[in-house]
Amino acid sequence: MSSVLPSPEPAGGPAAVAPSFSPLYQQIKALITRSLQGGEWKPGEPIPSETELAQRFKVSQGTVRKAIDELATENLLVRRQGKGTFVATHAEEKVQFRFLRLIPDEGEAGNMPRRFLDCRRLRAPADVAKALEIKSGEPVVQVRRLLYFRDRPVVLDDIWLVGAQFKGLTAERLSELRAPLYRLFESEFGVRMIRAEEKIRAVAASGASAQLLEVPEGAPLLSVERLSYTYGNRPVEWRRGLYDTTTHFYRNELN
Amino acid sequence: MSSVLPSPEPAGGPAAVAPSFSPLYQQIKALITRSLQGGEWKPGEPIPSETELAQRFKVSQGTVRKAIDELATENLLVRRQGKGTFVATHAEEKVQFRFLRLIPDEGEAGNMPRRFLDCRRLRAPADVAKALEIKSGEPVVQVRRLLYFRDRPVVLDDIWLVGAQFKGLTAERLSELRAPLYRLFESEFGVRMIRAEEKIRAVAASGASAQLLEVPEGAPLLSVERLSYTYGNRPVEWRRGLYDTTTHFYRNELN
DNA sequence: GAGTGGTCTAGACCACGGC
DNA sequence: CCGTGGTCTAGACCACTCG
Repeated sequence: MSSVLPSPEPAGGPAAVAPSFSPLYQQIKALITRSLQGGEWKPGEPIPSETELAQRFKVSQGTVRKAIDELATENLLVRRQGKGTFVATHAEEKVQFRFLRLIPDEGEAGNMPRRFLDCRRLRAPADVAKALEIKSGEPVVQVRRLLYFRDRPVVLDDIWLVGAQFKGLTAERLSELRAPLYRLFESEFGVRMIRAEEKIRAVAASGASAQLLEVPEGAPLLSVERLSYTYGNRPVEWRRGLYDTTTHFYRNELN
Repeated sequence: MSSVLPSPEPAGGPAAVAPSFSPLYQQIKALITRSLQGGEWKPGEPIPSETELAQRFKVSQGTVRKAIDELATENLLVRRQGKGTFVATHAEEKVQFRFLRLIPDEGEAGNMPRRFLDCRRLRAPADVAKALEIKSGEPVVQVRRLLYFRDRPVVLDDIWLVGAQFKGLTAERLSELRAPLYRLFESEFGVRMIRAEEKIRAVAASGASAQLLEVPEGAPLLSVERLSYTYGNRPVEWRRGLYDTTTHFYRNELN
């Protein structure tokens, strides 16, 4: 009942006013998050049962439950009745394309074949550095690729990754890759994408983009800038996608 | 404990396989939803306290609580500690523009002045009828309007409403309107928008749209088709917005 | 059958808002 | 001060999964 636990601050960064009071389950939530971040339980693995965690943290099972509830709605954990609670992973069919909202007008939203254009290590330009919250000039990895639908290019992605976290990422590594990118990031580099923010605009296809996407110059394209965050609200990927929306649309739900 | 309550189905439409078991709190949730739908409690008003509802439904307070929790996360109810639980309403500054995701590159996302172009009653074209799940030819109301930012047109909206639910909606009524549209819909027609789905594309400005938005013909515009639902998952509004995204962007969060 | 998460209860106490 | 929602507990039972 008393606050035996460290870090009385609730998750989500420093608030405008210190809350001066933090519910127990928020503290538990922070502790579990820390274990996830520290890799005590790996993606796909089960975490200890609710009763076990309750004993470890010296709180009731209901309190642990509420903490896990929130982490589950934030997609950090996945509950499976009768089996246990598991660390969320990109290595699952169902959540494979959690962040790709592009749907074809006709047909299924299945896997899209892809072609990598380049993969280079370089120093971060000012705008990229600012988005990724690193210093201008620090190392980054740039990846460019195309996604196809029925043999037609539909998406041109320009991806920038924080260099420090993606040491061994090379063009060779990508060319032999069959899994989704985020799966690779998770399994090879221990970087799990938690959430993302997107800024969407309509733009006119420039010469290079038009050629790659096989559309006339000046054709309207959807520009989707995405900033992806990992544990601890740290941005690790900034990408800009150009979508040809003549046969696809971007789907969004408002609640 | 025993299922004294009617309608054992959980909310959310017919499932692929009948659940054959419905938690009590889901049944309570359905009952509360029905009261909301039936207008027992009006938008902005408080609903009975948790203990009171617990007595009425002959369940424990915790069970009512869980039902209300879900309705609150679905934005049907709003909890206010120390005061009570209230029916959500569009008549609040904070939730005023819940569905408008357009953000200016610079400056605040404040209110956008607007100008109504027309408001007509007519028979639903096939595509509109299909989206609104009514018969082709049934009455609908069409509203067209412009939204401005710093004296420049930014959004051109083409709105279609199910005629049966918006009987007294006229151009005069709109011209003297100062509140947001959804506020009017709620207070005058008893239609509250609960959730919406959007399909987003990049399109080229056609002659008429280009003129109204004061952009060159062929300029890239964001096309945002929105289908809005009210209680019971019934679609009541279909709109198509054309956004000029040279000084604004569409913001989205992925979780 | 044993172990997991899921539901439900009853009761205690805390934080907040308003009279 | 009281009534509201918010937290926490302890214990019971149910539904699901797997050996």
